[in-house]
Amino acid sequence: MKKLAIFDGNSLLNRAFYGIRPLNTRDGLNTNALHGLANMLVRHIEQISPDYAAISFDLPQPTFRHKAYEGYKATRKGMPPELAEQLPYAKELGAALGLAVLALPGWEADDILGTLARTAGSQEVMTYIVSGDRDLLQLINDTTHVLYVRGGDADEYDENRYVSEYGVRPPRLVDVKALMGDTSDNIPGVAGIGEKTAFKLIAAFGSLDGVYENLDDKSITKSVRARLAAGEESARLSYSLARIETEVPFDPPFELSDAAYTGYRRQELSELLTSLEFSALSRRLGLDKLRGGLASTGGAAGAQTEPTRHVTRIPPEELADRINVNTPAAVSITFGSSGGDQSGVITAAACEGGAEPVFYSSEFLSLTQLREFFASGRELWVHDSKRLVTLLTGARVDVNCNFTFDAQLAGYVLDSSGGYSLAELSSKYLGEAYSEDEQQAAGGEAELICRLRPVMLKRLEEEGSASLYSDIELPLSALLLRMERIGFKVDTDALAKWSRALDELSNAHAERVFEQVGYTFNLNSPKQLGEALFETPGRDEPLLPPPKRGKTGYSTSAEVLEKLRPYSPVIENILEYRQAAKLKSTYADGLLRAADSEGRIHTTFTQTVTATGRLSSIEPNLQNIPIRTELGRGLRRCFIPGDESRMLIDADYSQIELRLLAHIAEDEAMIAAFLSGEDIHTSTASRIFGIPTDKVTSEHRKRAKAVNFGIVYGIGDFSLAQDIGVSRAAAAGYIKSWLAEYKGVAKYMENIVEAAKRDGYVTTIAGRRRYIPEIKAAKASLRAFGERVAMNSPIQGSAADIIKIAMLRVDEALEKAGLDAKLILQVHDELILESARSCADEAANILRTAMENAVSLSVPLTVDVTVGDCWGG
DNA sequence: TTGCACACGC
DNA sequence: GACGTACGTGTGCAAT
Repeated sequence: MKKLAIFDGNSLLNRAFYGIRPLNTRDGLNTNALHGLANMLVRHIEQISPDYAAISFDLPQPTFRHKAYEGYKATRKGMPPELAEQLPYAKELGAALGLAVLALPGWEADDILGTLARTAGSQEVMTYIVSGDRDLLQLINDTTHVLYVRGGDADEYDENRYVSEYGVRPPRLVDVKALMGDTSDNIPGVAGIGEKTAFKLIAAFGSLDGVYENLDDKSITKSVRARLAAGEESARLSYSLARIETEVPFDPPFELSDAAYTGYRRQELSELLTSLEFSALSRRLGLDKLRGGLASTGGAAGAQTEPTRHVTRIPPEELADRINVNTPAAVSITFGSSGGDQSGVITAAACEGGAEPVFYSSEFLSLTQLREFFASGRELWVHDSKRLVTLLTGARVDVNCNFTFDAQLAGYVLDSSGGYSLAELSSKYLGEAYSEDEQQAAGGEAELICRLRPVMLKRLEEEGSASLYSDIELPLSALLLRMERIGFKVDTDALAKWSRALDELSNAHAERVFEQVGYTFNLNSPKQLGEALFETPGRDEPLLPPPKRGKTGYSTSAEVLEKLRPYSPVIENILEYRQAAKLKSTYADGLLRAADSEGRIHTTFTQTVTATGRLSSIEPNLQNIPIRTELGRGLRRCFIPGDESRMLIDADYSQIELRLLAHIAEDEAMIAAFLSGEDIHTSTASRIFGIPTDKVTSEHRKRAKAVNFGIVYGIGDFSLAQDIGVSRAAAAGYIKSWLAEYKGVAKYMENIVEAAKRDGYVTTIAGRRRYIPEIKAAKASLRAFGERVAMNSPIQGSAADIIKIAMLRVDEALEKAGLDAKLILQVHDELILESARSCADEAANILRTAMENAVSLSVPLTVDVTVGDCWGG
């Protein structure tokens, strides 16, 4: 069967424009959308290998839809000029790639796509529509599939997939939209009918007509019936707006042969890519040689030196010698996956740094050869040094090398929103696709690291985050590795006893629950619990008044159960059971499983996961060990020093985020509160409730603390209301009073949101950037989220910067003082040392000093230190 | 294997 | 009418 590929030009261009960071040519032309579009077009042309291919565009003229309904797309803002200037090149690009470029006044790109797909279908040609617009899914049928583009990837939708996801057949999407409307196109729909109801109605009655023919059906509730009746005219209009036309009157009529695909127009494409400065894509398509012949006249692109990509395969035994120990080398290793046999190293590759990198690759290095290479003390450039060293160490290869470039960390510092695999870095910073196949090719990864390095370092320099990368994150990764290796000792006997005690406790509570319910069931299953509590198995009425159902059934969360406490003592038992079961399974048993033969637990810190700059801890997570309840604190006491001669030193920052807020916002009231040393929550309560400090009750303080907490974490009124159990309006009121009291903070919040809108990102005190694309979103809830992120990230992120600096200083100072004390854990605002008893006080002083003086702020940073024989004293 | 509900910390 | 509301990780269930 022959194939037609059609691309939704405007939609793909839009996706690329908002999805890719700004890019431009040397003379200032924005090219980010074009870059994304070019990659998408090339990828899909290669994948589909079509016999016919076209790309369609909208034109500025009004369409039949605007004429039918003056509100059509009325809420759309015009195309930003940064995107508009790229549009003509998009058409050139389409043409150069050999696509038929189609646009027709009075018709949208969608209608052109629909017409082509219908034409192709009637001639037994299979159509693939590539678009980022969900509306196109209505065109799916036997001969038409839609490749729905999200982010970098595309999902192929055929009829089966569509039906299984949406529950109606593709053409019925139009009927659904006729009812629910579409805010982005300003299609009105029927007032009061949302997505849920619309899908339900169309699934039940088959079509819009079906719905109106069966308006009296008893399954339609009175209110929905009234809304449908009132909105019929609007529904019919919406239908005509939402439906994609498949009979666009091309003149002369469109013939499939007009879009016959005969491959790229190489000369034209080469010139265009050169002028857009897409050298990587040009190279990937093999056009650089073509260009080489032309560009010898002195074109700008010719001036760029491309690194040699030649990889020399050498025998394993020569690797260590061939790469000069005195020059840096990029390395990447791959371990065989043959179970526990760590000797199955399959590839190692290296590239020698310097002006003219040389790439070597070797396979099946023996342990001896690996040991020789990694014992050399050479300078290495890698991707994820901590993981590399951990893997090698696990394979009994000691590593004594100086890791001076880590592509993963550089990627995280440049943009903490994710995507640091070599393939992703390649596409972000080199503008090149990098397939799995290429990665497997000899030397590929090391070569890529070599080529990423100068580009990423330059970017770090340009963005003012070079020091964050090289003075904080890079040395920190080495420190974290040492902390992971030392681990945290737990009293395994005590933990095992705990596990048994919790088992008994949870069983006892479970028994009580089953007695009251009247039968036994799996109490760990929210579904079964919901049925037991809120339905009527074996009794006349439910045990409890059923709360509203969620997607999958009744919620049995602590929050819901708490409200039902007065109805039955069973709630108490359920909550107690939950607590004991959680402590047992996640903590007591989970930690026992994780402990090594000496009872030490080695977490893994991940340095590139959070958007704010915080660390995270996995396998196991030692950053969420219970502390809130007494039962939980018992568990914390199972964390102990390595032996009797040693102690734990625990230091945590007091209110570091609020102090930072006071400093960054230069808020006089808050700075004064911290300088006076008074309790910040009491002081806040006094201010926002307008009462003297000595009249502040514990409830006042609790609420003020929750607001402080909410401000620091950037939660909204909704979550604050949930937290303290007041109405949303009351929560909003608290936040308002809070901002009225701390006017400096209020001003800062305004400024930072404005700055984030202007720059697209916010920055911490150490120069860490967080990009916030949401802040420009059309959707209000998303934008509100972006605004809270803008306000909160500099605070949380700066706190993360500070404790990271403190960690490096403590480590250095302990080393310098020659003390037998080492950092073993970080929990966001808390550091823990394991120290010899003999020098514990000295180590504690060093810890306190390093933390308090990590940075200098307009308020003091204070630290609470505890020295003891278990975590938490 | 995956998605969901729930619960723990900061 | 429905959304969707700091972040991150782990466990167990239930559907795939």
